[in-house]
Amino acid sequence: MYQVKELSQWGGVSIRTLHHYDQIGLLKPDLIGENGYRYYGDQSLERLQQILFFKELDFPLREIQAMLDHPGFDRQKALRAQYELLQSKKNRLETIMETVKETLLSLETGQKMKIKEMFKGMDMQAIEAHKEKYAQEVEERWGHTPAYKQSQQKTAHYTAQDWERIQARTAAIYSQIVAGMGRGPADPEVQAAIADLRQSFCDYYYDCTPEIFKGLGEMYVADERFTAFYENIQTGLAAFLSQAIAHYCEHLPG
Amino acid sequence: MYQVKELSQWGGVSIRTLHHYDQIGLLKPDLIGENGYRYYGDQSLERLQQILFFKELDFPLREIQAMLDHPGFDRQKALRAQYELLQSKKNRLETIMETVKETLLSLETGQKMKIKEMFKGMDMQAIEAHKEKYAQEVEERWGHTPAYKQSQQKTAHYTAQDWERIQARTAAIYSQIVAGMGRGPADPEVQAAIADLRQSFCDYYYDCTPEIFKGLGEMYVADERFTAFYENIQTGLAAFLSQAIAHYCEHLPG
DNA sequence: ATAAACTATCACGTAAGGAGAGGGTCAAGC
DNA sequence: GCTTGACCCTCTCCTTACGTGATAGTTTAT
Repeated sequence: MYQVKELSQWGGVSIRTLHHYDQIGLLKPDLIGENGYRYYGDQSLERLQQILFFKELDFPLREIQAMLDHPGFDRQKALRAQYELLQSKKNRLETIMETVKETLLSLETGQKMKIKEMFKGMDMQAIEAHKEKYAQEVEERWGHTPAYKQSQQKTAHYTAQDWERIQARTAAIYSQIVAGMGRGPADPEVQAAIADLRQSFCDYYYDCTPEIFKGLGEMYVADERFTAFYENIQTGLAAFLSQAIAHYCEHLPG
Repeated sequence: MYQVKELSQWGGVSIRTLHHYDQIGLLKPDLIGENGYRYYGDQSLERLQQILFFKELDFPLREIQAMLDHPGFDRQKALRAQYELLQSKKNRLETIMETVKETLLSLETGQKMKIKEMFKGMDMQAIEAHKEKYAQEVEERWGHTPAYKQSQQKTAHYTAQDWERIQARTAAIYSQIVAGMGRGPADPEVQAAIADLRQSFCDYYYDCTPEIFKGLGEMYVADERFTAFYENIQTGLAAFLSQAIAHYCEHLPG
């Protein structure tokens, strides 16, 4: 277990930065002593490394958090993408260096430069596009749906405390569902919890229409990353959830 | 003359950014139409280029402004320094890329990395030191005087509006002095303006004692960079200022 | 036991713009 | 001469990723 100072020195960041990352939930200590001290383990080191790599590439912290917490985040894949992005950043730097050199030359020879040459390499669009590509790859097909956008808009203003409340509420619902797994997906209490779940989606993220909700339920078994996420909570939960949601959607009033 | 959109496209910055640069006095348009439109000339292009180069190296805008406005700023020298700094930034990127690669390798072989290796290249200290070196070089011999330090302390908290006020006041004083150039350095109105000038130095930068003020006046003709700066406002201004300040200092009460 | 070197939590401040409202201006085509 | 689309302006509030104290508890070293 390492303390803040060690981490901050290794990572070349300030202690305040680690406090900040803790506050927004980007990098929580593995353990908090009864004196309030933050203690980090080896996993946190890896996570910090990932954070710093992404930060080097100018990803906003919120996106970094979303990517690292995405069920099915793949560290190897991420590292490979990071390498590529660093490469293009390097290329951009080299272009700028050429521009500087050419400018020097034009000063010495007294030759006027073309305007476009003066700013070659300065626009970030190429890299930004590249970045977006990776970020979208992580989010795959959800990135362009209107529901996703709404979710982004809503969650943009959530504070750290909001997130804690949301996580607490969601966890409570899942534990309700897990508790009812023995009684089958049509069990009234299970169905009530499913209704709660949908309501919480509506409250916190986006209009979770019956159609969307149905699609979500199907995805829980069709998409291995979601499956992994829920199986991790409880074996069999992914399939159970999927069935319970299907049942819920079929028996909606109206 | 170019409009904001052209400039913004060439430089790969937003229009809002140009507005901002105008507001803080970093890049003022060469001409403002009576419709309020901003028009930039070729000199502004060069200045924008310099700004972007420095920004690429993470210099804060305030420092960029200070360097570009420093009497005796040398574009060639700046470009050479920028090239070097870009080089070290590139080296740092390459180190990070190696770290990414090694991390990948350690994942594949299952070998654990040493902590320091995990973060190799992430700290910016080396480059920051390099940057500081150049910034100090620009300020040359003023950098270590107590007056300079006081000035740094005072100006550190100035806002954009403060700077606008200061520039406006200073410009007004200089135009007073220029207007009085025909009447000689001892003219009462000129002397009043000189007193104002010294007062404004005291207010905004540092205790401008009579001795310092005298030295400053001499520098205006002795140091070519200052001379160039004032000659640029009005031919003959440097010498006139110098004489007027000398006269002022000799006739101080007490 | 006392100093030095850690740690913590507020609370406020900052830089460099982004976003958007609300509203003028200019050139082209009809 | 009028509209329309592409410009431009100012103004105000918002955001990100922390920096900067202030104040105070804790651990370790002498």
